[in-house]
Amino acid sequence: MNLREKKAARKKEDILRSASKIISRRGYNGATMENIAAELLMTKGALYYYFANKEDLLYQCHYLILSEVSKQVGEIYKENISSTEKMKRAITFHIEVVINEKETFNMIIKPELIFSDEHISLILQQRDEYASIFDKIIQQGIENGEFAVKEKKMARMIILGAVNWIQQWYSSEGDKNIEDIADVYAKYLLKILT
Amino acid sequence: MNLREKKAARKKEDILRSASKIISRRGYNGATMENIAAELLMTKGALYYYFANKEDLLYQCHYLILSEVSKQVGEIYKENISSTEKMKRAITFHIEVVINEKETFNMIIKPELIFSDEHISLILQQRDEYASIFDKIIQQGIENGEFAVKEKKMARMIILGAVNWIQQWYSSEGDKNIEDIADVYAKYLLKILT
Amino acid sequence: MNLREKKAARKKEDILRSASKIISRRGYNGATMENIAAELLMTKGALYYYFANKEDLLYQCHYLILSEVSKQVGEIYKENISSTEKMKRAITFHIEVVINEKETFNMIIKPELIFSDEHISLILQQRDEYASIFDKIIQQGIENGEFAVKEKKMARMIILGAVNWIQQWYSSEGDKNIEDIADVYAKYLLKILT
Amino acid sequence: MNLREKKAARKKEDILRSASKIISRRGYNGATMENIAAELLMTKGALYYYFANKEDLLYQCHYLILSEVSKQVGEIYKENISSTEKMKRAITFHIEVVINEKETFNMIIKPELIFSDEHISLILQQRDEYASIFDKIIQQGIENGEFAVKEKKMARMIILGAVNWIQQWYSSEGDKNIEDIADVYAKYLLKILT
DNA sequence: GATGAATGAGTCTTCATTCAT
DNA sequence: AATGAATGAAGACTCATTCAT
Repeated sequence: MNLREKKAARKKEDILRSASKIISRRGYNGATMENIAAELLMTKGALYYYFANKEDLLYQCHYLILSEVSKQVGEIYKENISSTEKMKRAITFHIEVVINEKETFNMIIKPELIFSDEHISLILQQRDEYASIFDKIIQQGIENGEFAVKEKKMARMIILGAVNWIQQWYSSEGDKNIEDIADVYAKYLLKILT
Repeated sequence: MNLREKKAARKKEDILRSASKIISRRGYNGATMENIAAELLMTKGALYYYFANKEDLLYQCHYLILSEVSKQVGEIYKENISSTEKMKRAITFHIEVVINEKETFNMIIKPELIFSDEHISLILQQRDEYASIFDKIIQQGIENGEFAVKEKKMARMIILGAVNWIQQWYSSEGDKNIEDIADVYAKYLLKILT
Repeated sequence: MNLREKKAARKKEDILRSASKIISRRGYNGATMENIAAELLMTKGALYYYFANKEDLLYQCHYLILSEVSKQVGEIYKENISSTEKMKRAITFHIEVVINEKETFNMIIKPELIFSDEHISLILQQRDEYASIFDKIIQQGIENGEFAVKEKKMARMIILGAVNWIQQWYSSEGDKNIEDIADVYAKYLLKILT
Repeated sequence: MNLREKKAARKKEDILRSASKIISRRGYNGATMENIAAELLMTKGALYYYFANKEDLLYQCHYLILSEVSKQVGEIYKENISSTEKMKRAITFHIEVVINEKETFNMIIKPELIFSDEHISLILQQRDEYASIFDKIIQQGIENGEFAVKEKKMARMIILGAVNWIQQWYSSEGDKNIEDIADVYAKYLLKILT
């Protein structure tokens, strides 16, 4: 990648981050290409230089964020700590992302309404990859005796579901900070696994 | 209410049920008044005879379904059974609704994007009322020694969050039937309370 | 006309008076058949029993009011008083109507925008008849030496124009009562004729 | 203002002039954005590129024309001629505008039916400014002994009312040219002031 | 690379009108 | 005579997308 390409890549990422914000604030339909461009002090037309169309822009938003998140949870998995501790950290990390990158997580909720078939399958696959890291943590915990669940997948879905739901109520519940929430959630959700 | 009014009320309900289906299938923005009318073999104009505008139609969808659900969970609360059993039944019932009335539950996810301020507060209030029934079951269970949680509200949010999330994956996971899912979820989520 | 017909005729007149009010308040396009019906505690459908369509209703409004006005100015003309006095009274009466029946006079301003060709010619004819009474007063005044104008028609148009324009500003100029306005207008406008 | 901006400004003015024509021909409600666009060989969408909405377009029509007219009558006021001559010229000019720019003058008749409150007050203010120039001419004439009226404002309203009314009948009265009409009107209306 | 301008399909909404009862 | 219900055509407005410059 030469300098020019690097510059373009950075610009693209800037756009994706801004787009995420606006989409989360106004929803997919509420966020117009105009809005997104304005936030970046660009014109609509310029967006089309970098992205083929709105869906493409959206898809790349999704991809960027979920990639980063997957990478980080993958690293938690590789650490040399107990499975309980891994799960606790993964839950905590996930909650932080759900709340702070709320933006993009909204897009994840109903991809069928937004994306076309080709994108959908890519998205679901990427999502599975992310979830599978949690599965691996659980599997490892079972093997070393820390956890004891039969329906592993379902337990994982309960955990992620509970945790994804936080964004539904978080903003309005001003008295708790993220750390406290994460502690309580981890405490209760770990009960499920034991 | 005379015959004519009864007929009109039934018609309104018919419309609301059909509207729910389409909205869940296509999302709020994807569902046009045209679509909804077509599904009912009506014309757009007729829809506007019964509802002031799209938001009004949507709000009444939401209200109808959540009312019914609240009533039923309220009845579970009043039954003469253990708190554990109550919570198990409430979870099971809720899961059934989430899956079968998936339609309307989608509307609940991001009401700010759809409804205007007056409706929003009504919606949130109605939602709180529903959630409070779960709170009462938990409270009762604590008082009679069946449950032992400190952060009651958060426990309830974990439960409802986990359970609401089911709709995200249910359709694609064809091998489990609702009953089985509900059993497993109830089993694991009750662990949180004890 | 038997009793039934009489009753219907009275009802029709009631409708016309109410319609006038609403039309003047909201304009021709702003006044919906619904509005008009509501003011009369009727339903839209009932209006169509009495009038073929909106234009018909409007036309009959116009006809009713202008007939009454013509009749009254015609009577002033026949009185046994000086032409100056006649014109003064005619102007005063006209101003009163313009302000008090403002309602219907608005409809007169731009009939082409409202009525179809058949109605238009009837309306213009009726209007001409009204104006011709003023012409006759002027003619008489010239013949008996009270007035001295060459361009009689144009003088009449100046008078009626000045006077019709009152409705444009009347409501906002709260400090003058109709009588005072009429006096001043008559004083100045009579100067034109002498 | 650079070249591009100048071009855009000219385009906007073009649009306003065309819009005026159509509005006067078909009335505010009769003139659709589609019509206006078609007249300009544009699409509806393009219109919305230049104006926020229909009311905005209308308001700017009004503003443009009334500004120009005010400026010109203001210049008549400043000329070094007798008050009688000034009033004669002002009346003549006003009549020319009423007839030739008939288009826009119609919009002035019932602004309440068209404009929202913010615009209304701006419009009334601009109108007052225009009328006040006539007031100043009258005042000056009184001071230098040419005119002798007590109710100055009302005299001004008679003059402008008479003159505005011309558009009601002008088109149908084909045998007089504007100049002749203006002469007669000026002659008679000046009688009011002396 | 970027912009201003334009397009056109689509969406909500309104309303005069009709008609069975 | 009157009503509730329904229709359908029309209109304002939005927005993703395109393209010449």
